[in-house]
Amino acid sequence: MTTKSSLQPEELLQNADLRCTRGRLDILRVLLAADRPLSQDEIARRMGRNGLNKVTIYRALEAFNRAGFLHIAQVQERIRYYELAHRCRQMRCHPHFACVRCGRLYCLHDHYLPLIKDLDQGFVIHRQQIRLEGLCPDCSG
Amino acid sequence: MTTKSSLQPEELLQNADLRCTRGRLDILRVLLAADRPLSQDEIARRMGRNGLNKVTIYRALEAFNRAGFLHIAQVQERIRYYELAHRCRQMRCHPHFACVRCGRLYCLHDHYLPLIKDLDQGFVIHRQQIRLEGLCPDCSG
DNA sequence: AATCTTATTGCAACTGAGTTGCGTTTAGTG
DNA sequence: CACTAAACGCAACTCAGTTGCAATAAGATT
Ligand SMILES: [Mn+2]
Ligand SMILES: [Mn+2]
Ligand SMILES: [Zn+2]
Ligand SMILES: [Zn+2]
Repeated sequence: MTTKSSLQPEELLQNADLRCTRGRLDILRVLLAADRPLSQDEIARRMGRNGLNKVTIYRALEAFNRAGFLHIAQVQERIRYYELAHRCRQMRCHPHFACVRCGRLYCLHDHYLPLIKDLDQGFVIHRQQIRLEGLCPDCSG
Repeated sequence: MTTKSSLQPEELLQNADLRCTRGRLDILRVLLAADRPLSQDEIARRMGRNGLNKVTIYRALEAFNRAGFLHIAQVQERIRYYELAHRCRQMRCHPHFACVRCGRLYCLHDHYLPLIKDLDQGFVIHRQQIRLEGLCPDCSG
């Protein structure tokens, strides 16, 4: 796990020196309950009535990302997908599988590859992400 | 290498049943000469006088991608970066390193990781891409 | 070489995820 | 309760990539 701390929304925010607001707690609850990275739009829709302004959600996600407990999953699209970082190992993020047919995105929580090594002198790796694309079980039948 | 065929622009197009036009040959020459994935804008600028319309470039890249000899490199940005596929091994693309400070993108042509295996029944992998982010030699000093 | 078919191209207008500026609200401190 | 900086909402913006359609040209056919 990237964060040793608990996954309580309150603690995530406090540890990052972010204010504990209703909206940010809601965003975190949505992300904690999600089983795959979500777009801003998906997050907003899952917040339902408590809906925050689009801009506010983007700014919160940006702050979470800066704080390090949120990742932007690599998807070959214009839309970004966000997820909490707790399922990643230090620099190695869990891989994602993108289905080229139905567009679904899967988290491969239990599939890790070693970190790339022997980079040229001077490269400092912060994060390694892996993306698979192909057909998902629903679409390969 | 993904393609057994030569890297002559003409052959790439003919093998893919695409018409050999001046513009498309120019795009391919630019990509062949590049040492990293390029955006549409960068491609256009490197074509200089022979400049094609933006839309035409996008449509050509789309066709190349469908034909399989061009890849869209995974970069955590809104802009897409394109490169020829000849430096990738079957399903395993060569990794890319993105510097979080200067924004530069590096191709790691000689660094490969094994293909992820033991996916759940039904997943069919077409491509595996790896993205590293961190500081490049220029920025880590 | 002239003709035909249809892939390719250019242009203008569009789309929409993400951003910016700024005035208002509110969490957290004391 | 007052204070201050963080968080918020809204309107307007940006700009990479897309779409529709008419004009052009590759290359196959006569
Ligand atoms: Mn994931
Ligand atoms: Mn590359
Ligand atoms: Zn699928
Ligand atoms: Zn750098």
